[in-house]
Amino acid sequence: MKKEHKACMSALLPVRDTLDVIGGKWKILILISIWEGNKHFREIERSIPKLSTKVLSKELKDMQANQLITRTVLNGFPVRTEYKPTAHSKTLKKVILELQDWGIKHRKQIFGDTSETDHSIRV
Amino acid sequence: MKKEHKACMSALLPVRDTLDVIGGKWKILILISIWEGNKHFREIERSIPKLSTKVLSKELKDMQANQLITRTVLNGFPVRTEYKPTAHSKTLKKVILELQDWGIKHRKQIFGDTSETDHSIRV
DNA sequence: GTAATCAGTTTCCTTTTGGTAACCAGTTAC
DNA sequence: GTAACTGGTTACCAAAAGGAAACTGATTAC
Repeated sequence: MKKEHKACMSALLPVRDTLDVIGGKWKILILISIWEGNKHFREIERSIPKLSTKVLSKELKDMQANQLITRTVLNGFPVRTEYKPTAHSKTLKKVILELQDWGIKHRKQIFGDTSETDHSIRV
Repeated sequence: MKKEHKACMSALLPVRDTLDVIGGKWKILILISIWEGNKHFREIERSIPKLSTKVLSKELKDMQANQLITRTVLNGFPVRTEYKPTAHSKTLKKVILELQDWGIKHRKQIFGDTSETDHSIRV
């Protein structure tokens, strides 16, 4: 009797999509920074230590393409850009909380860590 | 008045942990393959097209370290190894479903895709 | 003029990740 | 003997991601 090897992999396309949108080192950090109210390029950059201009620039473009943020150029003196979170971006909060929950449980599983540090996301 | 730039980043460590565990191109596929009942190295390898021996070997080690699977060597003739999912790994199903849900919504948001393809994960 | 701020882009380099293919050890079947 | 299967490891490359620093262009303040 042959094994079946059911694929089910088509169901994983949306999972991959999501990981592409929020995966990587910086995307969630940048999103949270913007959720917190940081609007301008340099402001966001300075709010996240070790984040380089180049990477921020690229990530912001990705996030714009994914409709997580909007970009508005304000015609002013030292030209300002305004990044704002979209309603669509807010739907990610549930996902992020789920990732956070599992991460906490996982830590306990691996390290038997029972410390009750504050892990809440305040965004 | 100075901006606050609340960090909240410590809350993101568990999120990063989770993304490290399930992120990457192959981890979820391998996990699902094992959930489906594939037990042996070559069996898992063959169940996932384009997956190389080297990468599978590395990913299985990671997943073992993260206690998602167990590895048992059966002393037999063409030496067989058995990989089995742990109870801990099953707790990831909820997370994966959440990622999948958001991915589907995201696709609709971006492409206005209203097709009702079967996206259920049967694992 | 100089210096500084904004919002990035460009160039170069290093690190990480992934892929290909050969190889090893052990056993079975021919 | 050879070939084929098991479960991997090793060496070598290619591509992608990430980081540091210089630079552009516009404007304001001095």
